[in-house]
Amino acid sequence: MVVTRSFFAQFAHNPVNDQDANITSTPAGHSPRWNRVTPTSTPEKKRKSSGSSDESSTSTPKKKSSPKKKRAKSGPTPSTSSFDAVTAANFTKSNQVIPPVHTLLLGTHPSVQSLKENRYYGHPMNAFWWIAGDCLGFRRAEGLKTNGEPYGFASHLRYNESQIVPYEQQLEKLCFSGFALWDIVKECQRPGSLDSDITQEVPNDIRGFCKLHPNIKRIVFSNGGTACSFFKKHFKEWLDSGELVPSQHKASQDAFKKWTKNMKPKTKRPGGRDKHQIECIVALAVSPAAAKYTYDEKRDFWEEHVYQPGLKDLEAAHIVANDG
DNA sequence: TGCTATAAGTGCGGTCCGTG
DNA sequence: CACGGACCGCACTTATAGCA
Repeated sequence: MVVTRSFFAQFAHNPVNDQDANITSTPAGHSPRWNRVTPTSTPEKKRKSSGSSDESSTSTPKKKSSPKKKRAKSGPTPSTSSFDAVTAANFTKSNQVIPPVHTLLLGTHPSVQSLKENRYYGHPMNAFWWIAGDCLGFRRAEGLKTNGEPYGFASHLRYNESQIVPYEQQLEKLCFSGFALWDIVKECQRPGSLDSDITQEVPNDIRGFCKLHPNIKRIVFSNGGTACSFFKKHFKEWLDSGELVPSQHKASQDAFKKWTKNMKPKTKRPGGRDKHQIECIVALAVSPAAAKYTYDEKRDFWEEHVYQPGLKDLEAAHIVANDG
């Protein structure tokens, strides 16, 4: 099993983590901006896409501009490794009772920005921590762009600046609510942050993790169908075993459509899952790229399908513990 | 300094093509 | 013919660079 301590060891040496709650208001001149420092170039196919989009999307004549300075090109695509799984058990200094893990939240693989900052969902516009905060009672940061203006979603947040907590506390709050964080892809080669550019991927032992945490009731794919496709690719046998069942929500049903279709009748339970099965939820993607969903839509989905059921499980676990 | 064009990020969905 | 994978364009927002 993966030992998660190294993930936390990173905090001690990373000055970025001292300003977790203020990542969007870094002083000018510090230049942490991901666009500028990203060491990789955009894949050719995407650049073409952008160009053709511009040509067709506007009817106003464009001002001819001089050639832009090319951003730094990288050498051969480096191999990157995901973070270790993180659960409440990682917080060894805490005196709190460690709750059983009921929900495993899976991303695909950390983005360039997340790797750089040694944190899950590190991109300031990624909705993950904002939604988690709204559902669990904290606020990630001020929610300001580098020019000091608020992000569009900031006016939809439930908590004000007084509720801002640093990253470690956000992580602790999430984990002590019974949620665990991990990625599907352990190692891969990827030029940039596009999931669709991932090659040579090595999956994490997610099945082993679930065996180690038998109270897990649901696995949530936080980046929509793309993350789910990697899971289907590498865990076919597990899917066929009948231990997993897709959520009743449409997106989950669609993502697992082909697999559901081929399920053996005895493992197929259209009315829901039995108590030993793990529900697979394909969530509305928290990535800033999933712009077709509003922040409110994403939060409502996550609250209804992930956080509320998870907190109920947590409550039930406390009741059982107190009775016993 | 402010405006504008372009690059970048990244998931979704459609199309095409190869394979069984 | 069905299926899966690769490819491509779209969606929307922010950051950056260059010009007036």
